[in-house]
Amino acid sequence: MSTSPAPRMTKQRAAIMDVLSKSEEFRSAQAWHDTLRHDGSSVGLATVYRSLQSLAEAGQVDAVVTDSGETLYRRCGAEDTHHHHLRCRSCGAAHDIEVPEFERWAEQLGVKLGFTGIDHTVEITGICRDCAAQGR
Amino acid sequence: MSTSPAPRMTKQRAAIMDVLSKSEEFRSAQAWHDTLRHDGSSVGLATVYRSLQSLAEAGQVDAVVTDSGETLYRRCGAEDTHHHHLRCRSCGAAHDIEVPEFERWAEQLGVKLGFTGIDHTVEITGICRDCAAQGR
DNA sequence: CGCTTAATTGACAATGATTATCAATAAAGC
DNA sequence: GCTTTATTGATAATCATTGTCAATTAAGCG
Ligand SMILES: [Zn+2]
Ligand SMILES: [Zn+2]
Ligand SMILES: [Zn+2]
Ligand SMILES: [Zn+2]
Repeated sequence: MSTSPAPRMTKQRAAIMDVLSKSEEFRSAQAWHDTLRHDGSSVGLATVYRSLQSLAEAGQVDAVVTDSGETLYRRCGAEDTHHHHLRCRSCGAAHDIEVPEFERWAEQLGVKLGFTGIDHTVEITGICRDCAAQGR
Repeated sequence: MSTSPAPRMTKQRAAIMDVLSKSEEFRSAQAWHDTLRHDGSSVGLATVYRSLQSLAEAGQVDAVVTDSGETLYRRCGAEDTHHHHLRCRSCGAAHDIEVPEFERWAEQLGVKLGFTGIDHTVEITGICRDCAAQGR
């Protein structure tokens, strides 16, 4: 296997990783970009998209695709560990969750039905207590 | 509760429901539109989008959002029954599956963590035997 | 340190799926 | 048939995301 070269540590990438570390919420690339701008950084939108994508591929951040097709990112709580989420549809707050039994079951079912390269998506969403309290 | 009026049976809607009934595969609105055109129908693309959406809301067809954010539709095999899918990422062929244990577990977990309006997404994907055989 | 080189950036154009418009058409019900 | 009103379709508009490409700059080296 060819180990891809470690990405350069630019001030943009640093700013992005920094802002990510300050929130537990799932937010879109555009939302993160807005925050970075408000914080004084002048990172370009394309750079934010590119960085979030590479960080997600590297497993440094979690990424989920909403029903509307938008991709949301957040700092990965349990790095290196395969997991899923219980996420608030309103504010993006999320809990990391694990479903080991399901993982095994899915893999076996796939194989049984003749499928290879099995993958899966498991996401639970709802409205968190805070958002519910505020009628959000 | 106000029962929404039954949709009118137009020749376009009939054509769409008809073409849907001829395949078990998950396909995009545009793909279904192409097929309809090839079959001689002159349905408009917007109409295909609108019809598939309303059919999905009515539970008449299944809809899934891919990792790239594209929405795929297919005739609902088990109408009225809540279920999920094992889908081929290459050709769209799919099996309906059920995961009752997971359903209960997810609901309980959400409640335990203070979430309301709990919903979930569970999709298993892979490459089916046929596609694998053809190196697709 | 300088210097070289290839990765990264950012402003902006381009894409691609989906949605909105709105005048024309055609189900439904009487 | 006639009226009412949902539906259609051609097309413009959105919106998130990706591509372009010249300018910048992190890294590695001497
Ligand atoms: Zn919330
Ligand atoms: Zn998993
Ligand atoms: Zn297949
Ligand atoms: Zn379910």
